[in-house]
Amino acid sequence: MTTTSTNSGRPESGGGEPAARRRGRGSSAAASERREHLVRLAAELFAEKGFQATTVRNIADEAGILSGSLYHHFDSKESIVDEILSGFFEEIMTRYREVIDRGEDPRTTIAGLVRIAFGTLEPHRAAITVMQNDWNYLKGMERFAYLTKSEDEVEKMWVDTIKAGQEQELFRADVDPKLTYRMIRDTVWVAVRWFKPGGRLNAQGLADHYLKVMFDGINTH
Amino acid sequence: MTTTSTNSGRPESGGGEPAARRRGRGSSAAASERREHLVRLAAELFAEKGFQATTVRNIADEAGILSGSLYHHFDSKESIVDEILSGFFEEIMTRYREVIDRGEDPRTTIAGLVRIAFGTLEPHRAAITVMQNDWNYLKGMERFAYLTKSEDEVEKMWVDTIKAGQEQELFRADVDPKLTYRMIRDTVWVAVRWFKPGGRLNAQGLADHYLKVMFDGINTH
Amino acid sequence: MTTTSTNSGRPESGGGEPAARRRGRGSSAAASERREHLVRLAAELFAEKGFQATTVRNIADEAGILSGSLYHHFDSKESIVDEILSGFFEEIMTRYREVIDRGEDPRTTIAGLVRIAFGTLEPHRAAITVMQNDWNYLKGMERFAYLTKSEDEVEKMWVDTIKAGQEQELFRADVDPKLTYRMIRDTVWVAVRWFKPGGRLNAQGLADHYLKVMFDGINTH
Amino acid sequence: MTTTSTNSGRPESGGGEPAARRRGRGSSAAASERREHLVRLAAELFAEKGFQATTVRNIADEAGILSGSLYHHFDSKESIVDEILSGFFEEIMTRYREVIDRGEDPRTTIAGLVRIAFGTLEPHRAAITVMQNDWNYLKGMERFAYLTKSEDEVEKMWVDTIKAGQEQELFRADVDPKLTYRMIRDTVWVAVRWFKPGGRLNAQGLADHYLKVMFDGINTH
DNA sequence: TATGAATGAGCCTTCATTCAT
DNA sequence: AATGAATGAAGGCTCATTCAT
Repeated sequence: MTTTSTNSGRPESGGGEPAARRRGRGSSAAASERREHLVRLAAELFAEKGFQATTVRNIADEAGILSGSLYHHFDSKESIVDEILSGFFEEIMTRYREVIDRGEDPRTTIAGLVRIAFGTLEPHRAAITVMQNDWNYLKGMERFAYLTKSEDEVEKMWVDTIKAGQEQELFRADVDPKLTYRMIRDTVWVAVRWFKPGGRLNAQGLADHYLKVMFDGINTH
Repeated sequence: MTTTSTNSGRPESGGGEPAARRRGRGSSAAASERREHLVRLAAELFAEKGFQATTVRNIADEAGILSGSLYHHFDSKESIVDEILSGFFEEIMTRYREVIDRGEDPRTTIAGLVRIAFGTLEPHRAAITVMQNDWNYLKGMERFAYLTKSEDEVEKMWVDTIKAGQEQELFRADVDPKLTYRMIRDTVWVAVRWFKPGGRLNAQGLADHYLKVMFDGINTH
Repeated sequence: MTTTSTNSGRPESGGGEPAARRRGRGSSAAASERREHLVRLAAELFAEKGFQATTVRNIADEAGILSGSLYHHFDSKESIVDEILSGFFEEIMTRYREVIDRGEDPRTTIAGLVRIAFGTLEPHRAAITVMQNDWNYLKGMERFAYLTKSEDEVEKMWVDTIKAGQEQELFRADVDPKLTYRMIRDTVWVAVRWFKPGGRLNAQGLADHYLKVMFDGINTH
Repeated sequence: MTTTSTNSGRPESGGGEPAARRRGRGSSAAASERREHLVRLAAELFAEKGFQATTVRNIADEAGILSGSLYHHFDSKESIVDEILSGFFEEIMTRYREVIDRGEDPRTTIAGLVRIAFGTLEPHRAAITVMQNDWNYLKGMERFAYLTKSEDEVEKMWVDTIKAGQEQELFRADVDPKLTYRMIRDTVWVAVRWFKPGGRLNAQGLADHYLKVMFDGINTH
């Protein structure tokens, strides 16, 4: 275990690491459950209305408590969103790394990354929505510097894979790797705005459709 | 002249139409210039920090006046953003319609639409950024119902064109027109987040790159 | 108990009924006391300077708190005056109905109504003052539609009694019932402007004097 | 002539006398006409919504000019209402004095005063409405000290007449003169709230009705 | 753990008034 | 006589946060 906080369960303010790494793991199960329940409620609201537009009162109302009571569980509104975002980032990066580490051919790797990305749309809808809507606001705060750092790491994974694909002549040489990465990334995340779980297509259907277009284009050949 | 208000230049409250259509056209050139200058300043700030996070004080400070003085020109913060967005929507829809009305083959038409879209990235950077970041917030207000309406009209243009392309066997039959439209749309607009005029690629370079990928995919064939 | 809000004590917004009926009854005694204290302070100020001319800052200052803190207890300035007015209306209508329901002769009934009206001058000074000074402003707001409705019901009580008195030849047939009611009503309420408790005449002395003039005139006979 | 202003037509700010006495009489007829037109517009609005609730912009809008332009005619919003009120007070006091000076018997004199008072309801509707609704606000300003002074003079006229009537055994000895005056006064002025010119009863009808009740009561005898 | 009361800073907006043109 | 732009003070209200109980 990397971190052991004596002050179990209660987050310290500030800190340069994501909330998830800062959270005590020794806290009582009940407290942790309550906490996670609150995070889930908050996530739902953030996804619906954005981080800034959601008030702590909204969250408290949803939980049936008073807004001040939230501060027993979290030291600020930011720390809630931090928890949501860091959870998301931790998971996606772990999964990205797994794919990369399999060392398959670039086409398969890219397909794997795309599928993972689309796959987070449903379980991490809130985090992605916040990223989409409030990124500008959050990225300015040093607390969330780790977001940018993770982003950079992710970019490197994709760009390297694309470049490898070009070297192996799997991908066309005349597409710009960085540009292509950005377009893929944005296209995936932005889908959170209209993607409704349980609709015509599930997330993997979306991924398949996207891969089809991305690999072969919409033209008939 | 379509509209001549006796009360020209003075903002009227309410109204179900976009701001641009509601504005008096008879106002003196000087007044109009001042107003447009303020709109530009506001747009810049909205793009930088988001609509909600930008205060009227921010805007007034930027203009070197007091916040209350803004209300000589606009009747609310909303009406400023309305002006920004409606200007953008009016232009893009006019230009979209021109391309559609040329009645060229679907491939050419889609290429035209994509080029127009990318072409707005620079002149309408602020409007597009606001759309991206604050859409969720704005779409809830009936004042901005026209945004959704315009969006629907635009979607129809694209989807119809894609379908026509499929019927003429220019586009693959196994891509979903609506899904494809959404992905194109999102990919274009979201580029506003990282697109810097004067960078490596200009907007038309971006468009060309994107068309390449979209039509033929990134695979080598 | 007629109303039991799970959310007791917290002000809900909106609603088409008077504030008193909307208030949670289950709130703790302490909370209710604080709240009523604030209402009394506000009432005093409204009576002194008028509703519009009294700022929430004035009220808060009087209470020794900050203006924003008032919003912990009330959801708007209007809801405070609502509470004041609805309390007054509820009481006076209950008492009017009691007199009417006693079914005595019209002369006794009218005398009873007049005594009740004058009797409210002291305990409900603030509410009556607000009614006098700010009626025009308040009646325009749909929140206060119940004022007009109550007024109509009251008018009916008086007018019916006067008419009954005329039929029994207790009152002259050549006075207009509605006109007479209005004059009585206004004369009573407007007295709030100069009536000082503890002065030469108390409220019941006023009532007696007024009944004397109203019933028999100022002429010697 | 008591006052000769070199700055004809333009009121000086401040001053202990009513506006009417302060106004220059040598001003050009056209200017004076425009000015009076504006006063009439303002009066209408004050009567409708109250003095405080009427903004200078409301007045300017009604006149078809910008709010700042009003300050060419008046040096403040107060000076407009001053003009309205002082006009009313000058007229009513002049007419009251005429009646008093006729030296008729108290019963006739009181009847005359009542008729004059009701007679102002229509031509001075605005002034009376302002008096009713905004008295509390205005009386606190030294500019309007003359209102209180005039009020006192008027009260003396009425009270003296009532007392004379009692000495001549025309009026009952057991009514309080001051109280009776106040009730008459309030009953008349407050009628402005519901009195509609052109309704069932005109102002003189109202006066007659009131005199009937006041002199002989509503009882049958 | 939660409540209830309060803080303090800031928000959007209004409005009487001023003044150069 | 009027415009158009601006001022400056204030107004009602919101919201994240604190803290004694």
